[in-house]
Amino acid sequence: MSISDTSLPSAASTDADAFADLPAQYDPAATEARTYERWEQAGVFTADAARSSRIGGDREPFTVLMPPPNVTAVLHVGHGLNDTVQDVLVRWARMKGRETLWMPGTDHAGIATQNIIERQLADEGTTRQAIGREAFVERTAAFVERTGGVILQQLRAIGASADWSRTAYTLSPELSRAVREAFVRLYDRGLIYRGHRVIHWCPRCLTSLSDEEAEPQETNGTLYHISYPVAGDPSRSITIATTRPETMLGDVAVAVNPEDERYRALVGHDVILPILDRPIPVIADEYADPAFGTGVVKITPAHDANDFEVGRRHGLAMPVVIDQYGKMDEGADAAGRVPPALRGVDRFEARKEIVRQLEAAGRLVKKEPHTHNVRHCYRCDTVVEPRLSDQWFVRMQPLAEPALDGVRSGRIRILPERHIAVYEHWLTNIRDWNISRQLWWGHRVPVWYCQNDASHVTVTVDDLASCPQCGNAVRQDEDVLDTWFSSWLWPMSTLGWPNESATDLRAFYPSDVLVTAPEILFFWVARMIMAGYAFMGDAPFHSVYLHGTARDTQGRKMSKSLGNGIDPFDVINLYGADALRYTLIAGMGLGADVFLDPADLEKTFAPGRNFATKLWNIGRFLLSNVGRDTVRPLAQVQESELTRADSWILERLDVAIRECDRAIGPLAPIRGTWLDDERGAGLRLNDYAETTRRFVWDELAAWYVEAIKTRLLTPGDDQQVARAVLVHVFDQALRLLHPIVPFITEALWQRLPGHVDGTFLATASWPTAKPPREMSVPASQFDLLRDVVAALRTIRSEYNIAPSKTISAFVIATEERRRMLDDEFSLINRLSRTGLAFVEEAPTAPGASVILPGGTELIVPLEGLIDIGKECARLRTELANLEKQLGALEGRLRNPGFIERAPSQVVDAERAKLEEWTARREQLARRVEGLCGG
RNA sequence: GGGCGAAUAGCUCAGUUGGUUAGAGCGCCUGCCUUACACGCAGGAUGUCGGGGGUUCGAGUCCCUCUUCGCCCA
Repeated sequence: MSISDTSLPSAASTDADAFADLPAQYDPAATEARTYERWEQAGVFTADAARSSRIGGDREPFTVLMPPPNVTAVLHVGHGLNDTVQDVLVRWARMKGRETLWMPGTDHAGIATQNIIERQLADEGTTRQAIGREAFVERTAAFVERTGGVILQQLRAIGASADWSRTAYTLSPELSRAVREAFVRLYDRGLIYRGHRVIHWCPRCLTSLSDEEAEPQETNGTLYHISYPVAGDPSRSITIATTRPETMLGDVAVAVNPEDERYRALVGHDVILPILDRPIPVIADEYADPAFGTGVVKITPAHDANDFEVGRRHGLAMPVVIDQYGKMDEGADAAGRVPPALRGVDRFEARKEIVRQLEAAGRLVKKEPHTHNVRHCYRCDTVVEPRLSDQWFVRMQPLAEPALDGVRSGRIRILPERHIAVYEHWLTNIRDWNISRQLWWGHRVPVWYCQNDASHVTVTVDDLASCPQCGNAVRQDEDVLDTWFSSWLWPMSTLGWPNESATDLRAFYPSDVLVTAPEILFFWVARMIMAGYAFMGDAPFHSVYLHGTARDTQGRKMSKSLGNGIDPFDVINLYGADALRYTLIAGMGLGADVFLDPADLEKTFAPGRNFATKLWNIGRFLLSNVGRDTVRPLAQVQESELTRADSWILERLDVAIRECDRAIGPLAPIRGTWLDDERGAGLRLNDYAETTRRFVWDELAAWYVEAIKTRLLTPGDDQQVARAVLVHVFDQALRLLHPIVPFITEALWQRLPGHVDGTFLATASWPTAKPPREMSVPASQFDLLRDVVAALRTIRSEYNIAPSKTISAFVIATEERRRMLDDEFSLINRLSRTGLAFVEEAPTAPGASVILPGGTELIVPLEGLIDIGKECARLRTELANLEKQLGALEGRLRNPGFIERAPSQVVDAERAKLEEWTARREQLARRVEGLCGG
């Protein structure tokens, strides 16, 4: 799990051994760490602000902010996925010539980190309270110093090309300054206030949580129906329904809906709270839902956020009956409310006891199973306790407006676009953000209280020694800020904000693409957008890419607690980082989850491993056949010197380049705001991966390399042409692939003939394609050749002709095609072990036949071998299928609606198809007649 | 309870504004150690695009509805 697991023998090796001849087997372990170190030493990941065109440089900047992992985090496959996506984009932009900054860093993770240290203290038999705040913070800082950022080291193993020289940390002095500045500015604008209300409280972490941090979990609970007798008339009672009977000790009223006829007469009367035997009023409030339970709801203002609002509306008392540890106790306004026997009893134990007492008193009317959502602490999973307390809040509505507008106007796009609705819904119904945490690890709230006069409250960026109003001693607020209150500044603070003239800030803000998981759309993304507008007056990025989640084969999210995760290092050690990266990228549709089988790494990562091996072997072939002698640059090769195969692969290369560009790009909106037609474009990394795979494997290796083997072995001018084209195409292919599989492509590229020492594929230029055009004649002729070879192979396979056996085939073709096929006779022979004989008419002897698009017919005489019945059945099936298709096509073309309304090019295409298919039908029918006697 | 989304080959998924005979990887079947590669080569099979209805000359794609599943919010 540590970095040393993957570190390689020495990195201090020289060019001589690093770039020696290719071993027969690709050995990622021998290449990756060394390659990475070379990149770092050469500074290829370091962004140069001076080059940014925003401050007078010659390059457009491209900035990606790494979502900062927790400082205590260890690399898991989720990070692998997230950071691989970013690295692909960043490497691509870098090759595109952008001044590229990938900003890495960690966040201090208030609760998570504090929890770790508290556990350590518990093991030592002490507590943070016992050692005191100062010692605790010192100890935590030392722990972070020692172990923090392991994950950033680990990211190097997956090839992450972040600018480590700028590594940021939310609790660094610089970023802490930004936090204070943000707090003070918002306070001064009236957007931060101290509020007294019911918030989510974690009784284990002993801190408040934001709405987002208190995660609802569906729970099978019980709905208890409890009857409260009417005061002065014990014969009557009113029945309430609750899932939390223990909170009844804090009840101050029962509420009914004002529209609810059943209870209207009781409003204004008192009922007697059982157990405590004290009168509480029946009030009318909209909050009571006549359809839920009995339609009567007990009101416990100090222990339920909704009840708190009801209590406020009706001016009710707010007795606190549960303490910070989740134990029953008499807090504020609660004298006499918690019976001595229940004091100090855990809330869940108390529930049982109270239910028992109610049963004994005959007050429990019924119990029914009830599923409802119970909020749990997102860090420790403890059931959250609503708690009345003083907290700092950010008034969100004014901040939400521009953030909403940023997405609606197209300044920011969110992909997949379906998340936009979720984003808008959250922002339009936004609630104030509780930013204070009762922790010790974090940014302390920059508010000072005068010890002498409680009305002297000072909010300031700089530490305060005495009260500016009266000079008396001051005491800083005890709370720290939510970690997300520092994370939401990340796009600015890491670049130097609040120093607005900071070079990095001017050179790289706003950034470009934010890559993260949809879970933190609210936690982080939306808040960053709000902060960007609030403090910089502009969005922090123009694109938000929300990727899927790594899941196991059962669809469960990979997690430490389930033990179904995959350790990226296991994969790297077995198959290399490139195999990991390729598999993840190829398997990840836009926003789609990635399914991986932790129990079968070999099968799971086979796509990546196989592809890397394939690439390696093409490289081996190239090196052993091309050698390192000078290769003519392609620009010096005349078009007339190219063979059909050369033209074909060069045109396929152009197609591949264009498809890759379209799959990933655009880098940024053309005019700063997304136009409708570009808004959803690009970031289809799986399409990008598939295009490269198809080009390299199905086109370059399967056809081009096979086609030129003889030429490479035959000295002469044409050999030089073949070398030139092969080296060019492979070089370009490596460039296309580099962002996905950086290590193996760099290793191969370094060994290409003509490589200049000290240059890196990582900073080589991204290929550019010629504008799209029709396929040239030579290239389309090569396509025909491929069809011929494929058809011959199919026949051979169907008739079980031994691969080693050379056969011959008759060809009926147009004069032009005949000449071409004659010209390529030896290539076709080599690829299909078949000699072609040109004829005018089909021979009478039995044979298998194929009609190619364009009418070229191949007949393989199979005297003695052929099963005429089988061949006839095959041909008849084909003919029947064709006739069915043809029938539909004719129907379409007979339909006047189609002719009139369909675009003319569609109609023309259908007509051409009709012609082609009709001719094919004739040919097939003739063939059937000849072979099967009609 | 409200909202959003998904359902395409055995599995995991592509399929951009409706327009050839719906694709990829993995898996499966057959034959091959053809001197780059058996992590490979060649060939092959498999889909009433969840059900039903509608719009259209034309629907995997748009609309309605039902079913199942997932996510978010209350």
